[in-house]
Amino acid sequence: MEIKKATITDVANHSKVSIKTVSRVINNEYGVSKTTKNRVLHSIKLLNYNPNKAAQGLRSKKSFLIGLAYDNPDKFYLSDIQTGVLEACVENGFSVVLFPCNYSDIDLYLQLSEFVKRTNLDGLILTPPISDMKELVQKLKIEIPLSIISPGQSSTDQLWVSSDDFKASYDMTCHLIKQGHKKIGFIKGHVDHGATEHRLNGYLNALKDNNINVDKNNITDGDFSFDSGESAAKKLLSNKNSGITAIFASNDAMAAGVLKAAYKAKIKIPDDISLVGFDNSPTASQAWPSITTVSQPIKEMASFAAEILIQNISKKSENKSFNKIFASELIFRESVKRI
Amino acid sequence: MEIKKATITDVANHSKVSIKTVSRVINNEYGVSKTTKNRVLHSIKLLNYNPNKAAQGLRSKKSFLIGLAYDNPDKFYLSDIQTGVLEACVENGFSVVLFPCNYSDIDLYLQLSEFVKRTNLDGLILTPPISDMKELVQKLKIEIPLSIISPGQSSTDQLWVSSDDFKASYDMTCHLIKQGHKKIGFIKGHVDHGATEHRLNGYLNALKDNNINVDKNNITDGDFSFDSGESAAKKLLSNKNSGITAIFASNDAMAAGVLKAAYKAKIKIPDDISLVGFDNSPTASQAWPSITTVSQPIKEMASFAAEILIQNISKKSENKSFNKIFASELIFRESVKRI
DNA sequence: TTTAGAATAGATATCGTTGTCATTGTAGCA
DNA sequence: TGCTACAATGACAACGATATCTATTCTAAA
Repeated sequence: MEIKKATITDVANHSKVSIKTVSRVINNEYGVSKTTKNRVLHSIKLLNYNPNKAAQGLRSKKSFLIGLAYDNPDKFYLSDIQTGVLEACVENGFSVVLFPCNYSDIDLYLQLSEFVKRTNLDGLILTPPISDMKELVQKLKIEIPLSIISPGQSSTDQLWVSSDDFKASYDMTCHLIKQGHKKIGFIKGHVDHGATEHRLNGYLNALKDNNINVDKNNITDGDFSFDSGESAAKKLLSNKNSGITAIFASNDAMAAGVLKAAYKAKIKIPDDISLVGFDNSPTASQAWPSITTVSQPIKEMASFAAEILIQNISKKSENKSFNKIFASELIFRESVKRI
Repeated sequence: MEIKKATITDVANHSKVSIKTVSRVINNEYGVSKTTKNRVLHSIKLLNYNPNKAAQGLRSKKSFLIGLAYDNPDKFYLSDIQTGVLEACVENGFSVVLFPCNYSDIDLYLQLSEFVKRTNLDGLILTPPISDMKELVQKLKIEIPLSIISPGQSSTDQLWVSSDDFKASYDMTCHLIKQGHKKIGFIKGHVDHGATEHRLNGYLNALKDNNINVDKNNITDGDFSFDSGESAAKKLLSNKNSGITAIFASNDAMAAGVLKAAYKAKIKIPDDISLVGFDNSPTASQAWPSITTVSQPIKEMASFAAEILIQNISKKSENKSFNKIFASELIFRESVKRI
């Protein structure tokens, strides 16, 4: 009943070469003539041969597994990350092992370290906010090749990818200013996320470069959650003296929260107050009015992060540093009004 | 620099037994005295030994990998599924390999079959709408142990878990009727999802059992997407003669679409029209007004699906059929008004 | 005592691949 | 012609576990 899978020996016999030569063909090594290579490839196809990962791994001390550690409540973000990482991994014959965790756990390093050992990972990808934990990253990189997505501060001797949060935030603020807004409320993200500071700084610098004074009362705390956006908006909107004509929420979930708060307070968006978000999540396009926001190529970033990690693992090259910053894009929708 | 990992031989030497005995301890086999077992366990802990999965897999012909195939745009649903499956797998020393796909691809069976072979999976979990594809399931189950989440029609000779969509939908409709609603609009889900029919039937039967005539004009098509909910609502709401006082959307995303359509048409929810959804996604709780909906234990279902699959793989028992139906719960919120 | 049989432990082959090193074949050159 | 260099190929060990089979020890019944 069982269909026996072809092994490297079967392929070797079929194409009348040694198993070592077949191995060379599989791994694209040098030292195989074109004729032989073609014959072997033909046999492989004919016998529907797939190398046994366990055997490969056992011998070559690789597991062909990449870990993906995350603690991010944003399912849309995570989905993009996963998809991107998967694409790059599948293409290179690697599998992805998920590791959901709590970044606030005191023993997170131990958990990760244990996970790495138990699963025998070849590499590990860290996402925010874990990527912002400098100490943890330093300790982990000794044990296993890391690739870091959006690290809080970028060091040069690592693999990482990032988006230009500062510039995007700066540009978005300038956009609001160009639309005539001078008093712009700002809702900050989670204090432990590196992006929070970058986005705030972009906003602050844009104001400064346009000679607009910063009113600290117009800057409120948030934590990237819908609820935090709602309560931050409540606070901003209740201050009638502030005179704000626009609100910049550090992400779309909070922007949606602002929408709810405004609705309850009978404030019309964008007629009374303009609103912008960040992330270009489905939330932003499905809200009413739809929300002007910043789009980042999350999937591409994740894919690239996986790609450079795999390169690093596979090659003997000691190129431990490689990185790239991805450009963002402003998405203009209905939530901003020119005044 | 490299820290050499302990092998089974190291443990055997350390505890003065043969490697076979260590193997017995690791795999909880019979034939090891308590004293020996404790000594071995002590050595394992001391040496921080982890069995090499590749070696285990190579010898025992297992990969300790479970595949998770999905094609569902609902990120919240997917996230729950993943988390549930992961929990059960990690607990049993298995890893999860994701396989996103397009259920409408003609060669989906081939893709899956190739994936199973290439990855050397021990088992595969199918989620809707793939789980609704009867032929595909029949063919795949010959090649690999399957566990099916929410199959369209449940066969007895398989592993599957399901929720009681029919009953939940029936109960929700009865709830609306008890609140005084008689003319209730219904928005169907995607035609290829098994749940679509179950949810519709629950609605229809509830009407029937309460002696309410079904008006086919009040039943519209949808596909579980936000946009389809919006356009279905537009259609329902534009028909002034229908006299509907409530809308039952087959999922929360579509219910949110209804909310948007109502807002645009200046129809107030729940004052003018009541609204209920299905799935209890964050969308439903964050919308304004918050949406009454049905909560299903997706995570638990997924976890159970993985659990029975692993049992089936691990045991020699030929128990190829095992299944469970999970109960749903109505979540009452602001979107329904008594009339 | 003796001995059958269970409980326990060990020796060794084996899984399917890659790593190491040896061998063969052939072209280039003095 | 004879030698070298290098490309192409192969033989065999090794990776770290489990499976199979065998050997020893212990227990209880005859």
